[in-house]
Amino acid sequence: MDIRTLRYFVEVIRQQSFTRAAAKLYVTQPTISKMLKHLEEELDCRLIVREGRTLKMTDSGRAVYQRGLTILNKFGQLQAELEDINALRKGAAAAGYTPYGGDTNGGAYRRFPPALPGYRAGDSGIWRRHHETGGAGRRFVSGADRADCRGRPRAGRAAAI
Amino acid sequence: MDIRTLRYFVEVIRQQSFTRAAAKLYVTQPTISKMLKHLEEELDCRLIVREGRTLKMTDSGRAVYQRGLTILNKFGQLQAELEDINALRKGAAAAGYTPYGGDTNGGAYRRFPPALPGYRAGDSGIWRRHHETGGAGRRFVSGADRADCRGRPRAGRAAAI
DNA sequence: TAAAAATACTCCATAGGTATTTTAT
DNA sequence: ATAAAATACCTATGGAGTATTTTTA
Repeated sequence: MDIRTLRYFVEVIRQQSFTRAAAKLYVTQPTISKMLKHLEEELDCRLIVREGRTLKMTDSGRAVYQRGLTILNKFGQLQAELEDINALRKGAAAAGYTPYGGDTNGGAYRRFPPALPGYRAGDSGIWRRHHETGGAGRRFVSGADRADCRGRPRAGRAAAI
Repeated sequence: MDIRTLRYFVEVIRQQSFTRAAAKLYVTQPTISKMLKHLEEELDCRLIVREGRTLKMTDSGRAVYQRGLTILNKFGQLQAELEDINALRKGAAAAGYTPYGGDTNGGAYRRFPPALPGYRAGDSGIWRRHHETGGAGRRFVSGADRADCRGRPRAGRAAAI
């Protein structure tokens, strides 16, 4: 199971809507639909029952939600710790050896989707992992405010821990 | 990030060897190699440095190992809870409605690899998730002792939570 | 030299996208 | 009629395999 799946599920519950969750996570609604279906097959149980247009969690759904939150939290801690270590390592390297040399990207955003929902051709912005939701989703950042983006983004899917 | 990746990494550290970890997890050694490479790229940091033939964790590696353990633990708890809920649900269904009806597999093993390391044609065994390592790996079980396998396994990769 | 890790390939399942259809208010 | 979810279809990535090469004790 991928951590992203948990993020998606948690967001669906929070938003009480596939569409709003998709928007928050910067993916499309079908992606959310498929994610949930896949997760339910993988766990071999229903997680959500749709009563008309409202979403209700099953017992299993509640379990996944609750424990999912703590797992996501642990992941956040891991990420934070790695970033600290990385910063230290690079700080030391910069001080002692190669100031501003090498990869200064810090791995914050490393791969990029071939297309993004609602992309307008000509916009020179880039994708960035968006930290508001704990780093799961992606955020499109227009060219203007990407002073911290160094290094050439490679093609491909967005990295997600 | 996939949970399997964490399992693989933890096992490599425990075994101090890619090859032994692969054996424990019932995957091939190149799979482990690629997993580590991919993980290091994803996290943008070295996790293991190879000093000659011995493996040493970096600071980042230690962080991933420690926190990885707790995350794997949380996942185990989630799985266990879901199995309990599933058992209850099915018990109730069996008592009230359809005894032994429907899926009795319980989702324990649902998908199977196209090939397995060292597979001998003609062996009628099946793949089973092996619980010794917490359910991450797969174990080949000869036809003899698979009385608990019901339902037709589909082709494909092994399911892993 | 022998054992372990890395690499080169092949295959196919999956995640994500767009476009469209179905469903429910 | 409108808004949300499901479905169909397509592409690219990644995970897993086998076979082989490189490295090191």
